[in-house]
Amino acid sequence: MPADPDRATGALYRTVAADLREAITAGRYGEAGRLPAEGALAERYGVSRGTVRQALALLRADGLVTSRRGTRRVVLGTARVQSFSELLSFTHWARSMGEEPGGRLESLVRRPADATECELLRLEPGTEVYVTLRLRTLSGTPVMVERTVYPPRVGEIVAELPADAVSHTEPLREHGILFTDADHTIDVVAANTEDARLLGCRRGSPLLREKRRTTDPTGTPVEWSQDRYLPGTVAFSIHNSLASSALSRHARDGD
Amino acid sequence: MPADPDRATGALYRTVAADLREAITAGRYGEAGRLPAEGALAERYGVSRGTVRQALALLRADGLVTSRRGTRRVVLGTARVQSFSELLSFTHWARSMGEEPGGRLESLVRRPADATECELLRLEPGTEVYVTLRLRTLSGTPVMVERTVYPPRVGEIVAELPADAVSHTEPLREHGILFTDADHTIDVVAANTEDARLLGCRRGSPLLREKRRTTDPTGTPVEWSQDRYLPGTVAFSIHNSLASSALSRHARDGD
DNA sequence: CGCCGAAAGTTGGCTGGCCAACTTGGCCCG
DNA sequence: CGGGCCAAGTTGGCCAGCCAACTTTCGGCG
Repeated sequence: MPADPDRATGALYRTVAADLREAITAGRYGEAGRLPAEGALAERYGVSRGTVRQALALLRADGLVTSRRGTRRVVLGTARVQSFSELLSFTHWARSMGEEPGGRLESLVRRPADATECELLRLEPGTEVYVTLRLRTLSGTPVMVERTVYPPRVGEIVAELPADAVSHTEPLREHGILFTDADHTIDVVAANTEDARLLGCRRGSPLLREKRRTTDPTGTPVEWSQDRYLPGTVAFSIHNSLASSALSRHARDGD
Repeated sequence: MPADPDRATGALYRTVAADLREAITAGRYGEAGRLPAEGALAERYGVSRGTVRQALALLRADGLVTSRRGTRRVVLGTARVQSFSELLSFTHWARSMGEEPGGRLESLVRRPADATECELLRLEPGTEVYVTLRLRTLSGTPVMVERTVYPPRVGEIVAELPADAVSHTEPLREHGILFTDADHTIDVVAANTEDARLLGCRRGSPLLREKRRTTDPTGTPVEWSQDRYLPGTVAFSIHNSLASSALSRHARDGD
């Protein structure tokens, strides 16, 4: 597990970004302080100004610094930045918080995909999919119910995993299934009978629902999941800006 | 209201991005189709490859296209993209959906900021803040309760607005208060007595809560707001990717 | 002393070019 | 006919430079 996602590749601009991020988080430029000019940073790191700008674009997107023409960049916050995989994988996320993640497979069935599943996973009508139902725990206490639909190529691998496997995404990655893009939708839903039984809450009590569709680098969907969290266990947090926004709000249009 | 946020500035790369976005949304490259090579696009638009890459980076961040070294970009989805202001402003958002937004000011008080407000708005202890409570409606039906804390500079302007003003952000912009960055946190909360009365639901029934802190280009906080939505009226949707992530999930740490 | 304008400093935007890393498809050979 | 190798195509990354737009500062002038 790389300590710093920015340093994952050998790219220069990621190294610079990682260094600046570390400096900002350590408060070395102060809250609401000013960053050195791009040119100065370029000289310090021995790279071109373009490379520095690439690095700063990363920090900008994470909401660590502002950017305005005419004046130096201002430090916005000493942000908690989390990697893509921490968002995608319950296991990664839990571990990054120092909690002990757990997972119990309640059921795994193979059945023909319905219409919406075919649409979302981009499959031919009638293709068989693998559907898992898992109860996820943090340090032993149940916090989330996860219902995931996998296309055959992925499902075949999942089906081979032991029932008490904590992480599914890690073994999948080792089998060459890559997760690179995800669309998330967050809303509130009432617990059904099954949710209530697994999570130990009352039927109809509110749950925070995250719907997620994940694709690999070729754009092929690899996962379609509905996670339902007990209230008070998680919150989702987003930064967006005029410069680059990744979030949208929209009307609910019935599952 | 600009039809396309990408064309807001006269920047070339935004124009290119807007054109490509339009083409993708119109399905001109097909679902899961391939985009022309960067070089080809550069020639078509008469710009350098660097500019095309800037444009494609925008689409990449929105999850419209993938990008992988060695092969052409693949169209991921025909995404519903929303601008920063649609996320920030209930009014903009509602109008973009063709709904009629409404707002009724329930109360506006001026009082000393408490400790957390000072922290969040970066104010000296004891500074007076303006606190508004508004009921927001879509086509007449209540959907959201909005509690916003403004620092003096901003609150003074808000206090002058008529009680039935639909939008607050628009007049603020005209007074030179700019919104450029926002941090959002989304979770579930139970309706208190006031929420229940305003929204017409039962006390204790679940609401989708969005906490938001907005800053201007200098990094100065201009707004701190808690919005509570009736379930079923909104969902939040996010795209993130290995290439650039803007979302994080974290444990709830009690208001 | 205060206001205004000029100059310096800084970021946004764009160009053109170069090489490396990677994917794909086709060709050649066994 | 199949497998492996090679070349072409494509994106990632980096550089050096230029100008425009904007902010801030500072000095001169009223």
